[in-house]
Amino acid sequence: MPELPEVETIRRGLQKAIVGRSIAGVEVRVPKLFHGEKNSIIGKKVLNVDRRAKQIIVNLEGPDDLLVHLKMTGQLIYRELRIKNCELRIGKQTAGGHPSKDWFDELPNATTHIIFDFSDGSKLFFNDLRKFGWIKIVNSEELKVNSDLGPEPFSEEFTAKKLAEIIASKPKWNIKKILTDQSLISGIGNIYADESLFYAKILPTRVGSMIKYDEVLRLHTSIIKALNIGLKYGGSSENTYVQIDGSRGKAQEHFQVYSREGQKCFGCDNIVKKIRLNGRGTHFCEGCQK
DNA sequence: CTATCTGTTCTGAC
DNA sequence: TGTCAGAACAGATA
Repeated sequence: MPELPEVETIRRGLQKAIVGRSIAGVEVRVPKLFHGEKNSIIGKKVLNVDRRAKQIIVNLEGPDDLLVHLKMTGQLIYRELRIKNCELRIGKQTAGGHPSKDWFDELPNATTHIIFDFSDGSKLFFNDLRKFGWIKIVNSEELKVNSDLGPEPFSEEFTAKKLAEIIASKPKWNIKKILTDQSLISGIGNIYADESLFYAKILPTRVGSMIKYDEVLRLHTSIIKALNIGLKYGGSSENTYVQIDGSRGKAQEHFQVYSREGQKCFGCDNIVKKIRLNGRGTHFCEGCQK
């Protein structure tokens, strides 16, 4: 699912959309995806929206917060009053009758499993095709304590020196596994690991102990670069990811290697290769990455 | 039709 | 406590 840039894009959207609004009701259509007593958050106002790794934290009045994990195919889509939904439908039809991939026809749809109603009539839809994602009611204090998560790539804590320590702690792991392990670094998933390693000119199969310090420096810069590109274009929508207004991100148009198997590398004359590493599709260029 | 893919992460077997 | 297949689930693609 969404990785850091996608989740952060959603967070920013939610921050603008729902802060200050009060939860008037929660409709749970698929109980296994919602953990907690929903009545305990009814009437509560949204104070803030945070992100930790690939999770979204909806900070509420009172002791409880909402924790959301979108996993592979989760979506959070916010809609204002129904009149606006009608306008969207009309707009799509007058556009020529072709269903635009940028907008959902109607909400809720078959993948909508949880719906939050706000007191002003607006709604937040939690959709998830594969039902891997979930929403939990969590105590804010407990949330701060029990995190097995590594540093955030955009935090001051995440220095090149810190990255070197992380890599040194797993000398036998391949570098891609190190990058995607959430307990070591937060927020990097399959796409941005491949992209970061391309920018850093490091093969994903290289083992921690074999990464030289100047490569660590490059990798540090490259992680930030890859994630920033994702953020700049509103996340990548190769699959089901959408922003909170239902529109798709455009970061996939800027990928260097991810999903570019068989195509020419942008940096040399080689063809982008794809292998299976740590059980995941892994893309790289043998010409550029060593 | 069958096999294999997919942005995640947890569990259980060795 | 390392590694890996498999699981959770629903498609799309070749």
